[in-house]
Amino acid sequence: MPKRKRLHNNHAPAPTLHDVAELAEVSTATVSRYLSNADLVREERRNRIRAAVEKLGYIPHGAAQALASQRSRTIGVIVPTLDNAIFAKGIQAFQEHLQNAGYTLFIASSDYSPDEERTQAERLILRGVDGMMLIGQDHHPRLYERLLASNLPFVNTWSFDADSGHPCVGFDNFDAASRQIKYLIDIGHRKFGIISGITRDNDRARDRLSGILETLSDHNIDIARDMIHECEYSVSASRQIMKRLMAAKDRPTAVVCGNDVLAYGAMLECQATGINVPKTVSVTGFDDLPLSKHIQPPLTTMQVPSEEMGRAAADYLLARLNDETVPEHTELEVNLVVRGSTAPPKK
Amino acid sequence: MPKRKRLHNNHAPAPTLHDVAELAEVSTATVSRYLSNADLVREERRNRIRAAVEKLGYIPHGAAQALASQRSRTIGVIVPTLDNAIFAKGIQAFQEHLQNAGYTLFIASSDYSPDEERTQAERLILRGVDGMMLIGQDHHPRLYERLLASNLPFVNTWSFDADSGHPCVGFDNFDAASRQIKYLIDIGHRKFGIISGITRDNDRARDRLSGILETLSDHNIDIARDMIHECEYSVSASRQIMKRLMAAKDRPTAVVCGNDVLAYGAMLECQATGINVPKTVSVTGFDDLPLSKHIQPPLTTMQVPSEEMGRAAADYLLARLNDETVPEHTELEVNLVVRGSTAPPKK
DNA sequence: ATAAAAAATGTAAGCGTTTACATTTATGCT
DNA sequence: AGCATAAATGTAAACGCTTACATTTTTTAT
Repeated sequence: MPKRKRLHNNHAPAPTLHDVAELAEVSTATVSRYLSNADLVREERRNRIRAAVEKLGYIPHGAAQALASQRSRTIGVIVPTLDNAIFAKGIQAFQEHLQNAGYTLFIASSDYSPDEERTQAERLILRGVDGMMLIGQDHHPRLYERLLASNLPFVNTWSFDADSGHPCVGFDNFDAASRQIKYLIDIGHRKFGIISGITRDNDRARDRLSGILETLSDHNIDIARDMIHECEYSVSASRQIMKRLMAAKDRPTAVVCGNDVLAYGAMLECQATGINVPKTVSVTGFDDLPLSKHIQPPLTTMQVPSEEMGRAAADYLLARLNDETVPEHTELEVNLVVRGSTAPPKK
Repeated sequence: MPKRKRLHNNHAPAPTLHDVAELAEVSTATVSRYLSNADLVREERRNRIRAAVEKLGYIPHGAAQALASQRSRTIGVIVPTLDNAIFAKGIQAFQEHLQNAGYTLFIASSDYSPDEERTQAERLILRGVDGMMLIGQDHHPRLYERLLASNLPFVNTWSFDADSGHPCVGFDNFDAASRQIKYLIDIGHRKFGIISGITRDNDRARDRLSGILETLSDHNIDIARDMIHECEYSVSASRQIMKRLMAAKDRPTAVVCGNDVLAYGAMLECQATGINVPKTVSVTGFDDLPLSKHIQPPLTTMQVPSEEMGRAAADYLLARLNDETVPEHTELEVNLVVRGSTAPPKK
């Protein structure tokens, strides 16, 4: 009676490399080599091994491979939240790209908290990820320390900063926001409202906001404190703020939003209260979600190449893992897409 | 000179259990026990071990744990796509819940193809996942076989079918769609258009469509073949179909859409071409995305508890992994939310 | 045909844990 | 105090692979 049989369940133990080797009458080393690079073994044995693998339905044991080879063929990503179309799309692209290269993706979420992000990162490291993708540049200093100490390839995304000292794939949020507000100034606006994302622990939101404010100040345009609001990522929250903005005695003629969802809120609030966009107030977004060109009026926004970003981030990590040299910083283009939600202010 | 030092990089090798044991002057077994259940070791040693772990910055090696213990504390999920707000939200909840229980999530996407899904599932099994979440019930037969053969806990979601023989957490798509169309019939509609999701390999879309058609037929309401369209998940595609629908000689008075995004397309097409919703045509969706109550007019739709579903799926798997008994089928409620996009047809 | 070089294969030592089982130490009872 | 029992610890064998190194086989060149 074979002693390895498990008595408490009727499922045959999964076949191992050893089983395959035995059936094919070769050593485990040969099977292993066949599996990692078939050219390494002579045709005759190749066939025997293939047949044995087939017959037994052999699947390698990932943990054993990882332990023996000291690499897991696994990548981790920590997103603030998946519940955001733009991240979801980027992650989707990232994932597909890695998948094609034989890597599997671990995903964790931080709910926008650097502490939580760090905790999650530790977990991913424990899982033995070979590389890691992070959103933004604001991370816990201890996280950076660990990443560097363990020499783990990682890449920041959704922002670009060649001077940060960390690899990144993204775009310049400051500059993008600056271009956007400049456009509004150029078509004549002087009174602005701002619905920004929450800037705390979020360099993207912060850069966008300061891009706006500095550009305004460069043009000697004042903006009242109560025209600047930070807002959680939701249509409802944005609507409320928009309501306040438009109720002020000195209404803005243009409202700049930190992303498209906030802009939807602003526009829908106007629509609900009969304020004409863009005649009474212009609205801009950021991201260019698929819906933005269809909504009425179509939204003027910054087009963010989230899929390309996911792909580029994957490329960076894969290159690092293959010891290829690869630029540490990749800047992606964002484009201002002018649509119907903006117009010169009426006189 | 210590022989283990790696010369080609200046990063100290990660400390192992053995290192901790040595420093704390106990055996590796004791450290291991301390790590898995601190109560197993006497206080005095507990402190020594804690200090050693701290000092070395020890992190267990996940692959080694997985290999030795034959469980990875890892769960896999295969989504058709992440680029869909409703899945993203459910996965987010699923992930958070697992995270709290010490599990990490592997994610893969199938792009709505059962073959690809199966391939991805094999990869996840190779990675040694302890359990798996799947969307829908339409899966490759070989996938089911493998799941059953390897006795791997898994759960289907987003649909409910107590007779399928497979564990599931979801709702009855047929019934939900049926209720929805019934409501439209009740308020007087007789001429319908349908913009369904792609039904191939998608039991959710298929069940919704047949729920509609059967209910129509139960009420002796005819629907022309060219009033029924399948449509990819996008606003653009849906707009095109809506345009065709409304250009027909015998226009529908109500258009039922397979999900909210398709409904947005239908409504926005009307808005763009000056057709009044709901006066000229009523529109319904399915999912109740956050935007749906804000869009003008607010969308009548089925509210789907995607977060609850993610949580329930996690609960199911966790229970199975802890050998607790747990119902194999969980039905969740969906609610028809009547808003402004539907009204009785005008005479 | 033969030697040298190259290719293919095998042997066996890890990889870093967990966990039966054996052994030692502490605790409770009388 | 002395014994039985329980608790804590240690020993060492897996877990299923990869890979350096040794050995064998094949190919190439002469």
